[in-house]
Amino acid sequence: MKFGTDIATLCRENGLRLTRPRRIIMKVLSETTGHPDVVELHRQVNAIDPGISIATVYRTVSLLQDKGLLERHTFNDGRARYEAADHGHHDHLINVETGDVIEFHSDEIERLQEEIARKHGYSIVSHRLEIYVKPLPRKRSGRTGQT
Amino acid sequence: MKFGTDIATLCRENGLRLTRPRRIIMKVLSETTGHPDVVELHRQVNAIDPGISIATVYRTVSLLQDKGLLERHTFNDGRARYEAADHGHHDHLINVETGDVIEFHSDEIERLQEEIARKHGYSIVSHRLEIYVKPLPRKRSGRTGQT
DNA sequence: TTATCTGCAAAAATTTTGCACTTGG
DNA sequence: CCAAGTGCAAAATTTTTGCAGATAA
Repeated sequence: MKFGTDIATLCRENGLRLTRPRRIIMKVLSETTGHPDVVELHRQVNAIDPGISIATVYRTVSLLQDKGLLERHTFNDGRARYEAADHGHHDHLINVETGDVIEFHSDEIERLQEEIARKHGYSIVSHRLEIYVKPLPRKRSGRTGQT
Repeated sequence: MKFGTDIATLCRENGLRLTRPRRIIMKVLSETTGHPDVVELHRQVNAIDPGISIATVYRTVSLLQDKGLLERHTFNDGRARYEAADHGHHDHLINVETGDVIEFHSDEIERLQEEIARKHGYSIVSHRLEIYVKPLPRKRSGRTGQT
């Protein structure tokens, strides 16, 4: 479960009605490990209840983002992608060959960021670090020429 | 001038015809200090030649990006923003109150990124670091309460 | 009951594309 | 000349919104 509390409590705490669409959308969000875009989210939600419209999905993710329960990412593909926002801050390694997203965290980088912001006369509101990577070529002891 | 060479040479080297729309679009790109989106770019281009269509601007920025002459950014506002791509790698500090973008560079952070990627079995293709900031409150010696 | 929420469909915003005409080399 | 490039308008994509009906509290 990625949200801090259960869905009913989350809604109550945020003054939101616990509706069927919301329950399903939040359930899908809380169970996914990825960073789905709205179309993907809608597809998964519709697999549970085909009656839920994509407009509701858009409205729900905006709402959850406003309440600070969801993070919105825009990787370089343009579409907005979402992720439940409780499990501590992290950054992303993105495998450009497969599109896989790996989460990581570096206190040392965070510290350097603070330092840079301060030097420029700012304090950090948030940040985002994405490292686009490809697999390292596998090292072998013997000699084989091929790539 | 942000492109490494003059526009005519750039086109020749990349097998592109030096057309009037391209000359103007590249001129605007080379002279701007910001990170304009396509609509903004089109507005500036049209101030010079109102006949240039936004379709041409879209086609030109894609083309320049494919040739590696332009970088495409997507900050958290969704739209694609562009920047001429010669003046060395840098990251962005973004003032959330004004939208201003400040460029910076940290060898130390870059080194840590390499290290992280390597530990995960990857090599870096590219990366992107954006720090969203707000101005530090100004310290004063005397006492004045107001914000 | 009633303010909130939803579905639908239309609209808005952004980006791509087909096609006939223009133009750089 | 003619392949490459352009303008235009239509289409595709993504996101937002007005409104009438549904529903949680």
